[in-house]
Amino acid sequence: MTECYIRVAEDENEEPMEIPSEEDGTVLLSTVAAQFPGACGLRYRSPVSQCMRGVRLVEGVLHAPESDWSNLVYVVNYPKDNKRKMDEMDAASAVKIKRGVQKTSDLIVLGLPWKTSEQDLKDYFNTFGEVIMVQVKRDAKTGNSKGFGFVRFTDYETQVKAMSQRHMIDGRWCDCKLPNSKAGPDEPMRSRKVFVGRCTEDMTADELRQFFMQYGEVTDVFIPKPFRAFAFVTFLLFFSLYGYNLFCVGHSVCPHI
DNA sequence: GTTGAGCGTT
Repeated sequence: MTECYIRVAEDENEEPMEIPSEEDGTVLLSTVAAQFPGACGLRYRSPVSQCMRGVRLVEGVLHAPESDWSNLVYVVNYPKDNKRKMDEMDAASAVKIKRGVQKTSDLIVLGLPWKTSEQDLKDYFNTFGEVIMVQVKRDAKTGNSKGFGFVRFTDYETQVKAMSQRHMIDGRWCDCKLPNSKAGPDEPMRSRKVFVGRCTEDMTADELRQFFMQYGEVTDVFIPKPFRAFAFVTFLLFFSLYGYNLFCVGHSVCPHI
């Protein structure tokens, strides 16, 4: 099997998004989660039985149901806990990962050509999704571009998409990143690193990674040596929390600023 | 009139 794209959607009736497989034909859960934050698996409707079937998931790797993914539309699974009412505020339900309520934030666009205008930026990013705002930062006196700007999208999924790739704008490669200077005005407590308390000595970095990847792409797991009963898990994107949380295996989690 | 890692006049 070779590299291909599989069609993935939030719901059977929603427009699918194409997601790349690996060279061996498998699909990484982290690739799915990059477009559908909080995803923990995939399912599909069997053309034979007409029942929903789960896609085999082994250690973060999704395996094609048959010899290949064929042309089916795969539907994203989310942890069952996400569907619980938030007023329970227990365990995993306290973690804000539900898709669609994620607020967008301004993204800094680095590496713009000097000639690129706000209209150029808007025209370019509108091909990803609805754009709320674009700015090109300029020298106050001369009006010359400083070579960077900002963009804000309506939908968080568009923002994630924009951040996940490089951009060819007017002949130069540009990057969209979360600005480190100013956070959004009404953002909740956010961090890319969470403190994981009450760890047991037998917990491995890989186990932590496997667990937390349902909330987003994990970029680092730190376990102090010698054993100190805590760990840090760092995400690629900001990880929004309502506050101090417990997750389902009973270990405490809180943001690390 | 130049430049090419960075971080936002209102």
